[in-house]
Amino acid sequence: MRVSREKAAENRERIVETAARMFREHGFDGIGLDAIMNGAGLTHGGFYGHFRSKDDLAAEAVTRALERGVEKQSRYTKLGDLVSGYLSERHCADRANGCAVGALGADIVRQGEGVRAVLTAYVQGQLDRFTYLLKNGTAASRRKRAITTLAGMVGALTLARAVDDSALSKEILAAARDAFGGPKRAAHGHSRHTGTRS
Amino acid sequence: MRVSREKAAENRERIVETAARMFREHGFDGIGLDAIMNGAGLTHGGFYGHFRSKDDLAAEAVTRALERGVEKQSRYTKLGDLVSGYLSERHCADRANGCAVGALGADIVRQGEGVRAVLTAYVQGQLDRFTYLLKNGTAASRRKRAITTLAGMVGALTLARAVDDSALSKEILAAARDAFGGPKRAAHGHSRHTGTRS
DNA sequence: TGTACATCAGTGAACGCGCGTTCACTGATGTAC
DNA sequence: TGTACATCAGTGAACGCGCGTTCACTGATGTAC
Repeated sequence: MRVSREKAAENRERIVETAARMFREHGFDGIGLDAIMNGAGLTHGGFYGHFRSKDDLAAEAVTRALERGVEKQSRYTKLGDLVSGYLSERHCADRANGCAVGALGADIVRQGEGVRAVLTAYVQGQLDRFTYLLKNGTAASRRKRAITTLAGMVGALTLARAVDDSALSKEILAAARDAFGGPKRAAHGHSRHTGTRS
Repeated sequence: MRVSREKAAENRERIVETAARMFREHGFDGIGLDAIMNGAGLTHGGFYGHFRSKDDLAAEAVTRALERGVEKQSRYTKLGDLVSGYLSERHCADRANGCAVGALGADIVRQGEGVRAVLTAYVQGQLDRFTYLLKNGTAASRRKRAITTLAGMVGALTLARAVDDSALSKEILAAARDAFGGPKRAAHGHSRHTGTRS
């Protein structure tokens, strides 16, 4: 059942895309190649025609997931809006299509070189972008705020998801949105200020 | 090979303790009952005399890990010191004995009721404690800072571990220590105020 | 206190299952003439 | 443009392995007298 080269490339694409979703939903160890291939509309035997191993696919899938994340973020010109979107209940509920760091978090350190290298480059890129989007302060202080903002986003999303109590979950998201989305540095230009701390 | 009731209780204890370490190190799916039982100096067959399932053990192990975390934290009277300890390179490097939320993070949402219930209660407790330790502001603003501080801690630890570049890892920890440990609100002393951002 | 027996914590073999991976095969695609 | 053959993407059975779980067994512990 040979398939045209074009179709084969599409299939490969679909496998990566499916894996990117399924890994985020179930974790690296929580989903098998069989299920991923079926999800992509293929049978598992063809897998090794496209990838060298599950680890290999994991690295490609994480790359893809992070790229998709960057695409979504590129719509935002204000960091506050980006943060609000990230910390929305919608993102919190949709693990499969959301941030790979939030969805895979602590598992990343247990993955192979490929996944970790991709992730590291992504974090560097995010910090650069955040630093660029931040308006006030010296370069060093903006860089530091970029780090704490990214950390706050990932941590708040992780906690909001882990917790088994939807009121608490919403409270965490709202508090983090308020603090990291910009207490004074207004995402929406208007009101949204009122010092967080102090 | 029956064993005294006392010894049996000790064995059970050791299984939970071993599991608490191994789950944090390898993830829930990354370690088997066989390895855990061996780690506790027993054979795997005896497992079901102590627990109903692996899920059951996971819930107990997470409970234990979180309790240990609370014990360690109870030494601190200042939130800034607590945060600095949490965001130390030592904690970052020692996943097996550190914070269970940081070590298991995104996997918690994929676990059974038991694990999630324990985790939720723990987060509530942490927020109460942080709120109590914070000095300035209204009850509501302290609660919000408690949330962002906890989120920042978890996120920074997750990122610092995930990243494959030790300079970046240290930078993340240092920046988060500075911001969440108290920028001016000195872990090491006095003058704990002055808004963070601006 | 000592003996006889029931209890039961721990052992190790076994089970069934799902996983990652391999492989012989198939039949449509791509290519050489 | 048409024919003949080589290529190779995808299939589905098979492999070995490790996992969670079960179970018959063992022998020290606990208990009844």
